Amino acid sequence: MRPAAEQVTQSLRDEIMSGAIASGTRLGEAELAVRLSVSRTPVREALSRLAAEGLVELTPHRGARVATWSEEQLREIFELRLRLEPYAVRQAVPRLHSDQLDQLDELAEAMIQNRSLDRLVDLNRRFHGMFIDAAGSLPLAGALKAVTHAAVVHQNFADYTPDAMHRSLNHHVEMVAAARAGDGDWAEAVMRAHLYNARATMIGGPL
Amino acid sequence: MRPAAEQVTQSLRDEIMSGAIASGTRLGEAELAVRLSVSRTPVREALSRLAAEGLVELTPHRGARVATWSEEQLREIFELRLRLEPYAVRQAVPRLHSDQLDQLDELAEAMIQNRSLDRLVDLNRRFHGMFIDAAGSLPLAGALKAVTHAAVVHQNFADYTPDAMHRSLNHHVEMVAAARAGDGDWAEAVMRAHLYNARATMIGGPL
DNA sequence: CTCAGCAAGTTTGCATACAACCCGCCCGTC
DNA sequence: GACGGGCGGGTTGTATGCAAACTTGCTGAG
Repeated sequence: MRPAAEQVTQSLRDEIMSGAIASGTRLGEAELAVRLSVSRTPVREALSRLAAEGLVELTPHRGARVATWSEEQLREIFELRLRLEPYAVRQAVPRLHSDQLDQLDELAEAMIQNRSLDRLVDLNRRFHGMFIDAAGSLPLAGALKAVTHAAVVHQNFADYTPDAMHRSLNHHVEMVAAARAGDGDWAEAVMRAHLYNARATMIGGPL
Repeated sequence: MRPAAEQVTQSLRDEIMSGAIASGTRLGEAELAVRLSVSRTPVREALSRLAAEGLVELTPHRGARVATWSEEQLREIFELRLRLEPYAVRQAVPRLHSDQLDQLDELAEAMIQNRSLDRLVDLNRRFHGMFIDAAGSLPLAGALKAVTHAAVVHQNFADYTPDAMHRSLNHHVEMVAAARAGDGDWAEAVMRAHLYNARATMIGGPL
């Protein structure tokens, strides 16, 4: 059996990212310990790690809450993503093997076929994660992970207009095509457009 | 008295950043607990947080070591800094008040006067930190903190040639001048040059 | 009626005890 | 003599108990 702390971390991460636990919800240690059938110690450990990832906010003697982001912070996060994620895609392109490209195509296709919004969030996270991992830079991956978490949690595909959703799904397909062509510039440009499109529906333009 | 875990975190962070504990050193929980006169619990908490900051590496059942960075990772870290820190400086310029500018001048001047290398590391960290904080973006500050930590730990001013050191110190002064002039473009450019200069002495060029 | 002060209850923070796991060494076997 | 298995020491991972801090609701004075 795997370490308890890690399992707790994963469980909470999934629940937060999938939206099962809403932003701002209070996370009592004892309550979580009972619910997950472990003691408070690994729960504390897990909360500490998630706080490091930026998924929960931890204030001394006042416990943990699921992180919340102001509109201003979301804007700043997109600014960061725009500086890092297109670069990551560019680095990833020459490193992607054909089987990975196939996987990416499958993910992009699955997102188009898919109808469940919950599943869409997960597929989307895996799609972006594959590019980030393929970039092959641990520091870059670490910096982006914290930053994209926020976007994932806050991402409400229900807010997407049909047009915006259509664009987003096509961006995924186009990005894989660019990668398959070995054209880093192209892929990078598509990722930029992808992020601007997402930002437009989430916070409505640059201001 | 302040919370024990926080004090332990701060102590270890200082010791690692100042180089008092070398890169790769094993950090036994029991040993640290005795040395800092606390139990293992807050020590574990501290190690967990420092791992999140990227200062220590934590492997399951095998304990903690002070983080080490390969030359490849250092290269990637500089790539990240080059994308984020000049941008941070640009954002900071219009937000810096005159008393903060005075402080920055004092730091830059102190670095010139200073002869102790240990003190230089601390002054340099505070100088860069002020710009990052002034940028006013928590997500940006978080991303940069993890990334600059590595550079600070690995920074060996003893490796600087007199010329490189002279350039570095002058960059600081010039950056404050640019900020005082309210010229974000100028300040950003100086920071770029500052980072390239540092990279050249630390890993020797882009490759 | 409002607000300051306080007291009970709940929650976090720390210490200690126990269990699980990893590493190194020894011994036995091939 | 070399290699594989296992046994012991030591370290990390988890559970539990207790002390300190915060929150909340009440009470009484203004």
